[in-house]
Amino acid sequence: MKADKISELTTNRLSIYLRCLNELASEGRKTVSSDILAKRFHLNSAQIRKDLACFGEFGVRGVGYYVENLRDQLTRILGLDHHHRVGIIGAGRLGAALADYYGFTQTNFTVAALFDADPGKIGEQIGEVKVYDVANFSKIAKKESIDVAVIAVPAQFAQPVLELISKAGIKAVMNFAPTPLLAGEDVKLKTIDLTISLESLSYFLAQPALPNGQQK
Amino acid sequence: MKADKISELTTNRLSIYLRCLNELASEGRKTVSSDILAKRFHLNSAQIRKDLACFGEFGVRGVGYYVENLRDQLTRILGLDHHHRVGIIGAGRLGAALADYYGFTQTNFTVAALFDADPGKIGEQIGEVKVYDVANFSKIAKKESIDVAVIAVPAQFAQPVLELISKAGIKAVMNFAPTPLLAGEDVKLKTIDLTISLESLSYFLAQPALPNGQQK
DNA sequence: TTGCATTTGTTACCTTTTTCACAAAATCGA
DNA sequence: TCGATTTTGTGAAAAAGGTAACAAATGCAA
Repeated sequence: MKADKISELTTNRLSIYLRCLNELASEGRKTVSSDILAKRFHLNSAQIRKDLACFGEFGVRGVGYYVENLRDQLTRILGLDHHHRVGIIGAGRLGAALADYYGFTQTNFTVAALFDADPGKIGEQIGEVKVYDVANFSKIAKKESIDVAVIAVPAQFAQPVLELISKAGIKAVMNFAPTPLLAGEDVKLKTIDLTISLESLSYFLAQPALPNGQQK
Repeated sequence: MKADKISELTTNRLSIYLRCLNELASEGRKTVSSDILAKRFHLNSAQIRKDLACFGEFGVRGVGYYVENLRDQLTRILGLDHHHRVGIIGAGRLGAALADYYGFTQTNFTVAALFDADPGKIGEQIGEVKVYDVANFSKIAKKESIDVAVIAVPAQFAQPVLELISKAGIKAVMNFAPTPLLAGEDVKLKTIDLTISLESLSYFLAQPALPNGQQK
């Protein structure tokens, strides 16, 4: 099929498939069908096949997919065969927590540096990582080969920080500030807005339960 | 219109609209049209009108929406006229960071308690909040009137923790463990999977730039 | 009061995403 | 080799989501 425009929903699912395959591989399973994968991990088998078909023909009819092979393919497709170096801007509690978040540390992501504007924090050591002056961001980012930036500053500073990141030539940014940001065409920006998620839970709680006691 | 099944995409946008309205209100603006709202905050005016129409007719033709009125309506719809009390399970760095995340503290959400299984952490005070033994979750949750739970434990413990939360009668759960969870029909579960977001950035970085230097 | 300008609420259309269904391909046992 | 079985890859259908367009309602100026 080899579609040239891959939806983000598809790539997000690739991460999930990869996780499932790692689990199966550690159990020693050699092959798996899309149907088994779907049943076991509560997915849809047609969707799995279609998502994979965007990138090639990895399966064998009548057999399924070779677990290790597919895992390697997905690892490659997701770029997880390369290491990434992360810079976190904002050395508050959230930034500090992210600095040794196992998702960063355990995988192909290494937190290389923290940045802050507060002179009280600059120079501090948080876990393995040093806090630098955000004014030197571009210089340190180059020196430390940072290719992923994380914004963990208050909302009002997020847009200028994003521009700083952009000027330093970094193309992948994760934003935790609860505000929409405008990024250049060539920069991939992912915003994780905890406020929206919380308010979505609040909305759910505000809905009256249906008569039978079930929610819609 | 008053649709009975409201999509989560719609309620997420209500949060955004509310944020915009708060900004406009603080500037002293009395009315706003969907078109102004859309242009200023990079939204689509038809979508704003359609989202709002799910809940009633809040606008006046030829005038637009009364900023304060609409803000109050959205606040009510999102259940933000009630306080929520949050319990965080997992008093590691992430749990601790969330405990005084301004998104929780500054709004209608109060972090009432932290929970952990590590005897070394139980009894500790993190910011304003005490760390309780997770074995006493149900009891403390009732005593502290907790109605929102946050899962901030390693992936392998997330499902049993969710069941604990569920048994305590809590209906709204935010999950930070990088694993899909199975929740009962009557429980609203929001998973924030940083691993998927990170890997999505990695995928983007792995794509070759297009010949003209732009990304697709 | 009338006509013009504005802006909503809603319908119709279009796009994207998901699910269904099945021909084509591969394995395996006899 | 052949027929039965499995399972992929994919086209077609369905569902969900987003955008455009416009009649109906409102305000305002003359």
